[in-house]
Amino acid sequence: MTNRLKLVTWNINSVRLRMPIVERLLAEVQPDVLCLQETKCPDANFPEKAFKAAGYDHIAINGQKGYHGVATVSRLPLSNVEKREFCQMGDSRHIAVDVELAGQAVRIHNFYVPAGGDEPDPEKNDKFDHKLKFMNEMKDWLTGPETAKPAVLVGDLNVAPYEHDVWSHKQLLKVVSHTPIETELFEAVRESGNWLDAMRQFTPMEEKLYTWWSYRAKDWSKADKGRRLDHVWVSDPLKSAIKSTEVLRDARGWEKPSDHAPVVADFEM
DNA sequence: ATGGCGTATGGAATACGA
Repeated sequence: MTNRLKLVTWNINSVRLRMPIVERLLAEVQPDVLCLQETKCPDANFPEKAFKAAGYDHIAINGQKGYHGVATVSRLPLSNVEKREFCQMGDSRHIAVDVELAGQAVRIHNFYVPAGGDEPDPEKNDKFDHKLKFMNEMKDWLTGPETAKPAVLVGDLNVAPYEHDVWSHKQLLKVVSHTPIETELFEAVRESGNWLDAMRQFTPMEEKLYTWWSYRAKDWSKADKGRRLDHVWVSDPLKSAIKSTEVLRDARGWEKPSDHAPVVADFEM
């Protein structure tokens, strides 16, 4: 029986293209569970063999052709796999599993929230409307019984909620991911389930904290115009178990990188 | 200079990301 759990969440931006750095992460960080988003891979083409060769025998996938897609791979057995559809769009944006930690089931939700397009107006922009509707469904679902159990919610939530989750609060107030309509709804989702923003437990609110840097910057690290779009939330019954979180910024500079960095969360019961 | 790039699809040019 294990009483420790190391979990990584990572928007991989094509799992097939990125297997070399996924394997590097698994070897160097050795997580128990890896939650991936934007796999961009139909289930039939998911690189299961490579994960199994790396010791990750337990694989739960919810993929589709070309876009979106989430996967949770694990060294520990996974049970009660659930793939929830939001907004009746047929999109692959969620998968949940249970792992056993210290004899208890821990629910792990893996999300890829819609990006929302460019124009932050639901009247003019269907993608932004979809994003808001998606978050409203999350708010209605991720409360009560869903959060009464030990649970972790991770993924690319595509919202940078706080001032120091973006490189310039003032310049991003009208940019999708940091508009007040999104950040307020995001907080309402989190609070409706009494979820803990674990990353901000370990990094003070006044300190800049990013998980994503655009591909377009000439020198992403020097410009450092990042946003915290990836998150680790912990339900109330699991709050005492979260011991640390860390953004693996270095991975943003690896060979053929994703534009998101992995986030590690360590639990001990 | 928050898009200057990158990915999937399909086999060139377009959609999408955030």
